Amino acid sequence: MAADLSILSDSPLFKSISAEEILKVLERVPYKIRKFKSGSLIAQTGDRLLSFHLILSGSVKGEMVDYAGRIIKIEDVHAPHAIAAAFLFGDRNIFPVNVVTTSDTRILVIDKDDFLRLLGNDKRILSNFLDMMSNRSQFLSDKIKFLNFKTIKGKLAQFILQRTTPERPSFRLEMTQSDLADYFGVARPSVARAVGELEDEGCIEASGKQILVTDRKRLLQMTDD
Amino acid sequence: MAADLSILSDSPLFKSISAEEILKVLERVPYKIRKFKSGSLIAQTGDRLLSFHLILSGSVKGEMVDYAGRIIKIEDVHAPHAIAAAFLFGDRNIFPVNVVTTSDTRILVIDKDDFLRLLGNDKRILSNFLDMMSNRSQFLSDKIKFLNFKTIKGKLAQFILQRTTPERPSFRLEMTQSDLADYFGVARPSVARAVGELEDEGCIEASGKQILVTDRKRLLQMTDD
DNA sequence: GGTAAATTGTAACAAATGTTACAAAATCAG
DNA sequence: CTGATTTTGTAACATTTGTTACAATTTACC
Repeated sequence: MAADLSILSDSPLFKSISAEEILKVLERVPYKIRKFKSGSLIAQTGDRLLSFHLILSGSVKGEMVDYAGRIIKIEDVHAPHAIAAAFLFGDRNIFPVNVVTTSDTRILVIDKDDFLRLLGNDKRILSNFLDMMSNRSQFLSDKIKFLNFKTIKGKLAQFILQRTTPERPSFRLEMTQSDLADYFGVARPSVARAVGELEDEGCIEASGKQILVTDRKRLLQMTDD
Repeated sequence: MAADLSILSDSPLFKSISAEEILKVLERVPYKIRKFKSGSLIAQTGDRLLSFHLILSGSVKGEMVDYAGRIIKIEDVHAPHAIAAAFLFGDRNIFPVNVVTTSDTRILVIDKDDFLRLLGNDKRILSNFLDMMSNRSQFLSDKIKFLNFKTIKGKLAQFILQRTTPERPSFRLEMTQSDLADYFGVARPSVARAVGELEDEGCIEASGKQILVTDRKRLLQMTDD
């Protein structure tokens, strides 16, 4: 049976590899496709992670359960991206979160050893996978840099500076203030307050989700404190 | 010339590979060895990163310069570990920090393409490198979890819990409160205050740098808030 | 276009942390 | 041992952020 694997062309793992080639590669590697209804628990925190998982269709979320039993959403992953790829290798091969499907979902599963063989056999896939891992690390590093800024205004200023240049001083915020608050690890009204203060001080002008930097120098000064 | 490469047996990249085999592998891969005096600037933030770097002897530190021109030490790397391996791949191949030697240092350098070939040719080295990248991500994830604890008491509780078990409830703090404050990214007197409060509440007993956990359950409860 | 839902702005107040300062205690160097 | 230096405990007060609540605004959907 020829399951629908066409989406793999859009996956970072198979970047710049044609659909036919992908199929040819997969013929030489044992894999399974697992199907889940929306809302299924795919894996729990602490489960052994022994296979590479890639979402073919649908989406999942990662959740943590804290000591008080509260559930905290960590992140969403959509097709055609991989799940917990950073935990397949290394010294701690366990799911760091509960994984729950948020829609009907099909997942491509390749055992770790087979996956390693796949990487060894195809330079492009290897290179793509290394890129994925690196990007993940870089993302996490950036996040840490943010969390280390002391004030919310500092975090916000840094965030805005990264998305603009003196030549293109305007950008569109593609997330809600609530998302931004989660990203910064602060409360949502505090973000709104910080935005308001940056406006009052004449550093930016915000209309809806469009943000215009009007005093880049002052913004820069806020990133240390 | 036979440079001293024996230390490579201890490197995570060549884990469980014999010294002779390592030499054999390196014969098939172009590499260079660069030597630096203590205190040399090896790379600056933003420099293109196009080669794999591994410290053969000596040590380096990564430094950031903030807007005010202050220098902040980010981390130390010693032989036989790799430098900025997570930034060799991915979409941003630049040094994230200034790299400065902290002692006389020799560094093994392999161009990215050659390094990729090396990974493709040897399953064990590939697996080791993936482990290194994964461990890095896992380390960063943990650090983020740490920084996300809202209260200083929460961070401190987590810190203490990580260093004790129900069986060995006591440990010696090998750093000053000032170091701890830097690690948490908070002010020094705030750490002192948090320690005092944990004592008052009967969770721990601190005498000098020796810390004894007396109510592990309560400590656990503090790690959420 | 109109209604429901999500997002944003704002305020009052509580809680946590920072800042500064100083004295007590511990550690170090000779 | 002793004086100097570092580290720690503590306090008063300022600042920042969180919490809660609600209204205004925007967005999504029918």
